[in-house]
Amino acid sequence: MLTERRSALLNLIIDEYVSTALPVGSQYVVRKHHVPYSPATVRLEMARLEEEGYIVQPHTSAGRVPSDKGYRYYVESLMEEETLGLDEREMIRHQFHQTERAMEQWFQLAAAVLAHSVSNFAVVTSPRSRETRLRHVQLVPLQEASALCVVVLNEARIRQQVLAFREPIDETALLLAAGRLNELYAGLSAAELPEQPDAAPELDETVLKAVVELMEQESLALGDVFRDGVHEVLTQPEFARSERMIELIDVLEQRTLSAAIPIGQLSDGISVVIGAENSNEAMRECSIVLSRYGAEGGASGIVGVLGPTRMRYARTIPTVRYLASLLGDLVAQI
Amino acid sequence: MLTERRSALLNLIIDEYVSTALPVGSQYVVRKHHVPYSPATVRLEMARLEEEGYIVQPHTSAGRVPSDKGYRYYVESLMEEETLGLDEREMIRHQFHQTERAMEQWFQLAAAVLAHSVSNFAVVTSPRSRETRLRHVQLVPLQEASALCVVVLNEARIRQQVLAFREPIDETALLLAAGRLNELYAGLSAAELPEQPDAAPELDETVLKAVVELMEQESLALGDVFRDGVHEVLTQPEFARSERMIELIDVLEQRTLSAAIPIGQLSDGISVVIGAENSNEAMRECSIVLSRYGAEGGASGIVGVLGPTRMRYARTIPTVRYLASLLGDLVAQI
DNA sequence: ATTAGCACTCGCCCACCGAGAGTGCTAATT
DNA sequence: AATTAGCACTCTCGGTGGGCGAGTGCTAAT
Repeated sequence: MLTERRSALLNLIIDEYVSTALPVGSQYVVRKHHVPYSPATVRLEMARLEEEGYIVQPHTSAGRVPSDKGYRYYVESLMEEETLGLDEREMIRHQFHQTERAMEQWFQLAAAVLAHSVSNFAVVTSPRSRETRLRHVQLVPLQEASALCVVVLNEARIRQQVLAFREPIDETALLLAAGRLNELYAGLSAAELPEQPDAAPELDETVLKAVVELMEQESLALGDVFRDGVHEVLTQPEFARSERMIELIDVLEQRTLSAAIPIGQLSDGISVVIGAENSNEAMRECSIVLSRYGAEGGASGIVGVLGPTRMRYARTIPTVRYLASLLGDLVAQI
Repeated sequence: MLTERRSALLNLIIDEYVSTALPVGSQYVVRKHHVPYSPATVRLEMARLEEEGYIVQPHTSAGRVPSDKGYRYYVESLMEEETLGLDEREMIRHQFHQTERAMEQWFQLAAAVLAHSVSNFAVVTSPRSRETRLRHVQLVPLQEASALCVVVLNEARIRQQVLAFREPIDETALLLAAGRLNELYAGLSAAELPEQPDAAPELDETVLKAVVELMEQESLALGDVFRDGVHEVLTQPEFARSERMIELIDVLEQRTLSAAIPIGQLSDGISVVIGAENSNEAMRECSIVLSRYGAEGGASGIVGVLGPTRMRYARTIPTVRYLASLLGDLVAQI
């Protein structure tokens, strides 16, 4: 689709622009990369590349900057993924082994490592499967007439809720109720739970209602979201102007990032969304690299990077891939 | 300490500056507030106020701006706290009643309401007491040789950890182990737990170690931190320059806000920390209004607001106070 | 004690200018 | 036909300089 020379040139332009953030001009490219042509020739080629939409000029008499289309072509055809050094992988792996085995910490660590490694914002969600099943209910007395209802779901998810009763209820009653409910309903999904408990002391009804509520809530939700790297992404020069910065922060701060991240059309491998391909208005100048992780058909989460379109795709993509596989392995142990 | 007229003038200057963010000049103050003196007199008084350090000039021939000392004096002697309208209180109260009784949501809601109500950044932490006691251990089987260890602590705190065993362990063994541990150790604090279980199957030892680890971790930690209002605070004009903004965000993003928030010297009522009184370098231009909430001697959390020194103290302080009492009531029910 | 009057100080805005980088086009060269 | 040297042109960026306006401090009069 693009002549070889033009491809090579586009490659150079992108590499250059990604690392300097400055529009790249013909003379500069020639001098720096020992291209065997004169600036004039390069200019000619650049004009063509611009006509075809791969690069743009911010203004007349400035150098060229890659367009979304340019990056897209780069990611799909030009880029040679960097290979992560063995030492680098080892270092990352090592950090995971050093950590306590509290899952939350894994995800948080993954986000931190990723953000640091690619100097951009990183998101990791805890794994979720489509289905939510009850594993265990536990009732822990709090005060005379209240208890904590702890619900353990499949994939080690835990939700809790405070229950307030109309009258004092003693510990054994709670224990028995929990026993009954576990006996009857363990392994079922929210949809399969009855609205009324089969044998129906009032207590069981209250608890069941709470369980159903928590499970329904749960099956709607995505995994918990872990983030890191706000600082990294904000110090990128594209966000020097503060309005831009605020726009971006608004996106990053959202409780769920679902508005920003196209979870629906997530294919199997790595997905890359570039610039205006984003549905979200505020992210017109950002790219996302993300991947699913976890067992086929089982629980899966997301690991991704968000940064300006001027991003080191060749490094970011393999890094995301590596972390996805790492998390996949860790989660498989559960 | 300050003549009445000077106090009144300082009051005017602060009100004016807080609402406009513009240095306030003598003529302006006279015209707008119908002060029964001429600009010249006001200038004289302003000069005195400046000598005494209550206000400063950003540069010659600019109006005056309150100094930290000025705000301090205002907060302590001048300010008349606004009273929250009954309707406003009701609206806030109402939102809490509408919410599910999952505690996390209370705290998140509190932060959101507060941030919105005072147009600044708000923090709420879940309540913690000094002591951490074991209420209940639960072992939920995951795979053949792994289980989820769910630990319920006092005040409805829950922590979990994945346990990996060397060999398959069946469900009843887990149940029995949990029973033994609960029998022996429920009600104890981390320090009181033995390093080796008294009767010591290997399983019990593994679990006990995990429990101790979680509890020790827990007793160091503050409550979970809930935040809201990054957007509000960033759109304040003092953060228009993006470096300032980044500095602030770095503070706000920290996992624990402990660096920013002086939890140690927290007195009983509302604490106000103004500008350079902050130990944190990056917060030289920010103020914090915060309060403890919760039972006397029991578990307590923090509710606070962070914004530029130019803050509506007269509104912020009663709002923080109100939310603290509200959360106190809610938590007391647990 | 207050105030009118006045000279003075700065920050802000805007217009202007020159330097520099980069372009497109044309004509000459390979 | 492809490449390149040469050149005129364009546009951004940084610095300069003046005018405006808001605000001040001081002095002398009330």
